[in-house]
Amino acid sequence: MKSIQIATFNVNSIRSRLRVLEQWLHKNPVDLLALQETKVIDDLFPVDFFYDHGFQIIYRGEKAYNGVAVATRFEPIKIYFGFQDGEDPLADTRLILIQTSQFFLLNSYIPQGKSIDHLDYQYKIRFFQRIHNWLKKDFTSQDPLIWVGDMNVAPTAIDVANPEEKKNHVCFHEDVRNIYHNTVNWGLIDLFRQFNSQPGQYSFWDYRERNSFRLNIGWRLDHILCTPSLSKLAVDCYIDKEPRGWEKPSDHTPVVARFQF
DNA sequence: ATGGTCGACTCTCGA
Repeated sequence: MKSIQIATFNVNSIRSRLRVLEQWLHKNPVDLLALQETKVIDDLFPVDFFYDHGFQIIYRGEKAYNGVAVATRFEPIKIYFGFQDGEDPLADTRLILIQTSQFFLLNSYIPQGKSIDHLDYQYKIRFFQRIHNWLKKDFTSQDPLIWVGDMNVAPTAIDVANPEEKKNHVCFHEDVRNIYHNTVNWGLIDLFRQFNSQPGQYSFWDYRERNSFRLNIGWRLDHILCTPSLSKLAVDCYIDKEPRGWEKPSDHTPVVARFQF
């Protein structure tokens, strides 16, 4: 038996979050860390930070927006960026799939969508549809697949503060929740919900909401999903709120899963 | 209340 820890963290700029990451990794020596919103072009990505912490680092970014990375102690056999259908090159800075000897890991930064009447919201809906199609085409629910990231969806009413006020929000609207659930129901389990049933467990608090963290006015948008063969090996999944108390925190906080392989 | 988001970037957008 080998204990494995993986985590997902929307850092909201990798370069602005190195001190937080340094502290967090010191206390949480995870085996794989999936990052979103790195907000930096590849030439300026702080690769040495990850080498110094014993990781291989896989990353794809752009100027100012988006950007994803996977820091891993597992040897990746294959690495893919974006959708494999070649129809949406913009997704290269939102999706990384890695294959290791023990599992596949998909790291995603799902488009936020701006507003339900904005074209970006239609793009978000199509983005989930494309992931769903990809899962159906290239995987079965018997495969060892982990899908993590900032999904920009609060799956149910217990995953957002004041849900009755959020019905027209792009992260809680019924259409996006339906397509999210359809995609997940392809064969994935929400690992956080396998271990926690309480409402009000959030991974994101809007900077613009006054005292949102202190008052716990937040959203659970960051998820770790996996197929049943892996969920059976999971021993815990939790949201680590500690970094929100540190200097210069991200608006998101890490979600961690532990497995016994 | 002498004020109340943050990050990247060129001044405004995205979240």
